Amino acid sequence: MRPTVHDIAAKAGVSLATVDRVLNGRPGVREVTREKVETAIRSLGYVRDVAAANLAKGRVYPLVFIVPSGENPFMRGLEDEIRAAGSRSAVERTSVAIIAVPAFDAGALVAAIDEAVLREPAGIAAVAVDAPEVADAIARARAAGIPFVTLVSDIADSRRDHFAGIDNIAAGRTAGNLMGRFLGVEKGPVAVLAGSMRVRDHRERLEGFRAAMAQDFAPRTILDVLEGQDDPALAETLIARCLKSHPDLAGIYSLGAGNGGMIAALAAHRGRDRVRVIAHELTADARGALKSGLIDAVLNQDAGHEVRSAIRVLRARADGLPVVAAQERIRIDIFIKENLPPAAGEDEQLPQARAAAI
Amino acid sequence: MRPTVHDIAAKAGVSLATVDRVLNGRPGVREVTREKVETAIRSLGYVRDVAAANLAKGRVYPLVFIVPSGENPFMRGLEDEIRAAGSRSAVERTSVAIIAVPAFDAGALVAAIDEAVLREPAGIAAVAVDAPEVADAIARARAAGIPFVTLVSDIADSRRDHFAGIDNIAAGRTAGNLMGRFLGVEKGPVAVLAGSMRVRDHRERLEGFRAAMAQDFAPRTILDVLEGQDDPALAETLIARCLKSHPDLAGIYSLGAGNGGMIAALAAHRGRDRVRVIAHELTADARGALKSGLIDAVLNQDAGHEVRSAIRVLRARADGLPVVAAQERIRIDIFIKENLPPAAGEDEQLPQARAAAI
DNA sequence: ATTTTTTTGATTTACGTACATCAGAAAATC
DNA sequence: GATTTTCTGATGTACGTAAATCAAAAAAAT
Repeated sequence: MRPTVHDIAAKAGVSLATVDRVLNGRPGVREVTREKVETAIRSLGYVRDVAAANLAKGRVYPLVFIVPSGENPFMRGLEDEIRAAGSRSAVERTSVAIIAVPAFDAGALVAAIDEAVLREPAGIAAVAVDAPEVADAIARARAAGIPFVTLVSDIADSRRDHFAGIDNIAAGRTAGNLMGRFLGVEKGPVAVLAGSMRVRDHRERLEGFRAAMAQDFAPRTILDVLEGQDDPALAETLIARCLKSHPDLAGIYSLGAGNGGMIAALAAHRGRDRVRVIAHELTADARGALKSGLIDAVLNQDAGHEVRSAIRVLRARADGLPVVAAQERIRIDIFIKENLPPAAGEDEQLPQARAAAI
Repeated sequence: MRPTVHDIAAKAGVSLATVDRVLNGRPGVREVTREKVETAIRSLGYVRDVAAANLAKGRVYPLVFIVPSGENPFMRGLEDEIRAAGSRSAVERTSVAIIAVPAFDAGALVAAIDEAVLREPAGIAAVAVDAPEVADAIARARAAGIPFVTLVSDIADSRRDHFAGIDNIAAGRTAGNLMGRFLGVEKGPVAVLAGSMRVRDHRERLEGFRAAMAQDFAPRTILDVLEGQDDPALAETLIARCLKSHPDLAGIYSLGAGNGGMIAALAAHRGRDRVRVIAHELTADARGALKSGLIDAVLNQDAGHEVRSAIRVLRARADGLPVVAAQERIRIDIFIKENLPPAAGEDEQLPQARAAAI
């Protein structure tokens, strides 16, 4: 059996109360006694039973997640993951609330952050919009003693504790490297479809893409960025027009959301198999297009990992524990049609499983 | 606050003992009463506090992991992950023991399984060798009521409860697809370096590789398989010889362990940048070769995920809970130089972090 | 109506830790 | 040596659940 506080007390020849004082850093213990206890802790290899400790503390960590509303499938998936983490939070004594705000709306985000602060949560996570007033709102939260983590999208010059998301420059480089390899000796320009260049992730992905293409491959024209505002209809129009005006188009890098529109345009286009397409986020649309060959590769950030990482970091900050940044780094997944993981619907729990799990 | 068993008792107008009987499926509750209680559970949205329940039960899950010994870096990494999961097991009340057996040795594996069964653990996980006598040993374990999971390498016609590893046919297909794309219009044969064709994973990877190459790309010669026995020295010799005898070699697919030797041979070879190389498992060797450009892509199975999945499945089986197979599927990671995750050494915990974590 | 069986209630102990209180011992100060 | 201060021990309650015991009530069988 694992050693308990009682074992430490016996080993060190002190009382339970003294062990408690040492373990929890309470005052009133002589230095020699403290050392005796710490020696016993080490020699027994004692590890605090976190479950029992949390049970005794009765502590809960109320967290607030702020995510953009709208139809962006990635964001909806993210929200699902937050909810799932919340329902799993039984063990971890974490309760999560979700606030939805209009996408790309700095003012609304600021209002949401200020509202969240009033609830005095143990931490806030938000999909950031890169604007100075948002940085100010984050600073206010931090000033109120509330840990803050940015999720998916980071913000410059802010006081956030951590960013739970991928390295978007590296993601762009990955796309550029794959695109270069996929195109090989084939000539022709490459188009880039983004949501908005005012969003930091999109700018960074483009930057990485350009750099990797230029560094490792023969010179190639990269057309002016098409800004689709993450709007499927607009994206469809833009891509259709681009395909028409550039008959020799060799590749498309779609680095934002709203792939549905692009896919529709590609499907309508003849001779499509000459265009190599790399997109972001493994949504249902992207999955289907991968399978049918309309898209060649999809780069993905695992929303579930990001949410769980954000929660871990916020809890650690709330407890004053250090965060091992490298451990919390989110991977850039590459998917092609051959290594597609099962779709979300395929791993739904069966009713009896849920009942049994109570 | 979350509802507790007391709240259920009050709401349903029954005693705590009756609630306990319903929750834990004990006999001696009339149907009408049971329904009253279940209604209360649902209407309150009660969820059992797993931490408290496990604390009360004082239950521990002793698990045994059987892994091949030797210098195979992937297996050593796997063992590290098992150990890590064991040290984290505080919360989860799981204790793991590790038994090492010589690689590819069915007899030794059988002996290890039989020994493990004698310990009467709550579950056994093993890296399988595909032999009938091993299947028999697994059947004996199952007959003794011990859940069994195969890890990394599966076995045909066995009674194992679950396989915690990747779909190796899909992995081979992924490699084939990438190889086909990377080669493009370039001519020349492709070599395949395996450990041993008597190992199931290696056979399956080769099968998938051949199928994907044949299906989606122009016909190409795939040379006879080189069997390196997962031995770096032998692999180096084989690859060196192959590079010499096939000056027009276009690609190499290394689907087993022992990449160190292959990498050495590649490094020694001139004009190497004409050979596209895809390998398996992101070991330190492979990481370095990716960075320097000797290897183009690495397919990886995350050992940590596999270990944690095995533990989850074994615990579920021990508790008689169902397993959601799709949820436990292990992803096939693709890494190129641009999306390399940080190396293991880079996320070591600092001393003060460990102290604070007590 | 009586006995038997089944169902339910009331109560207690335990798990490992946190935290509070109060008394007593040891050390430091005067 | 007396007093103050600092340290330590002893003890109890709490967290939410599991599991056991024994008594009591209700239902079923005779």
